[in-house]
Amino acid sequence: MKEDMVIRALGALAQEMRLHIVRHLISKGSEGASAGEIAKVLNAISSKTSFHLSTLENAGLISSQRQSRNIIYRANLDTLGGVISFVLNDCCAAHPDIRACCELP
Amino acid sequence: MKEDMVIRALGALAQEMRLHIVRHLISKGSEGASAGEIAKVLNAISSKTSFHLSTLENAGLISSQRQSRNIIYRANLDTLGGVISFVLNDCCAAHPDIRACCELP
DNA sequence: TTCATATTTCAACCTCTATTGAAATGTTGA
DNA sequence: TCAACATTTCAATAGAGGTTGAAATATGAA
Repeated sequence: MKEDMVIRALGALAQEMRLHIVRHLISKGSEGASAGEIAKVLNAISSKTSFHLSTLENAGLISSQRQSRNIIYRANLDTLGGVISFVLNDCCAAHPDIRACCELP
Repeated sequence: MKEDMVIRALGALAQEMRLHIVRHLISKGSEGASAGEIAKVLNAISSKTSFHLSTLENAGLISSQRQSRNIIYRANLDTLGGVISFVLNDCCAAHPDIRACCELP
């Protein structure tokens, strides 16, 4: 993954509503969620939601697909994995102490 | 790790020079590097370097310690690990496919 | 003390980001 | 076709972030 893509993705994640959108979409899996559902769950107006969705999509973190009246969004697991891997393994040189922080109980 | 701290750290990492500073400081380990050395390595003027160093320090990603005339900066491994772990395990719900991208068990 | 070095702070400037409400676009069903 | 619904786009505004050069602060050495 290229550095400028990582930087754009990190910038996209560095915002409360967008982080919540990603978390919600991850939890929805391949089913995804419509813009309207996301707006309702996160208690936001439609234009705000649309703005943040397009920021995430431009960063490659989510994808969209129209389904009749709705537009369904899904998380891009490969991009998310690529970003995390870049920070952990490239930028942090896979430092053992940092990797240890990511252990699961 | 609290979400607003994660968001601040992600925002701090989402910038070319700051990402390079973190990478350099990780590579220097406990020895760290002075502001001047960092500026030289990254080919940047002092005020710009200082601005980005303080952004990283405010985000908790690095620490500073004066050593005679120089100020030595070091990466905070625990914060870096906490941020990566938050995105990976909390936000992404420790999704197996995403963990696999990072070659984590 | 005085000078040189290392670093930060400041002010000015410009660009980018976030939020809002209104208007426009696309889609379905009566 | 027309009305409703879902979503995006637009314009306006306010605020945050990045860069620069000059000035201020802190430290060590002659």
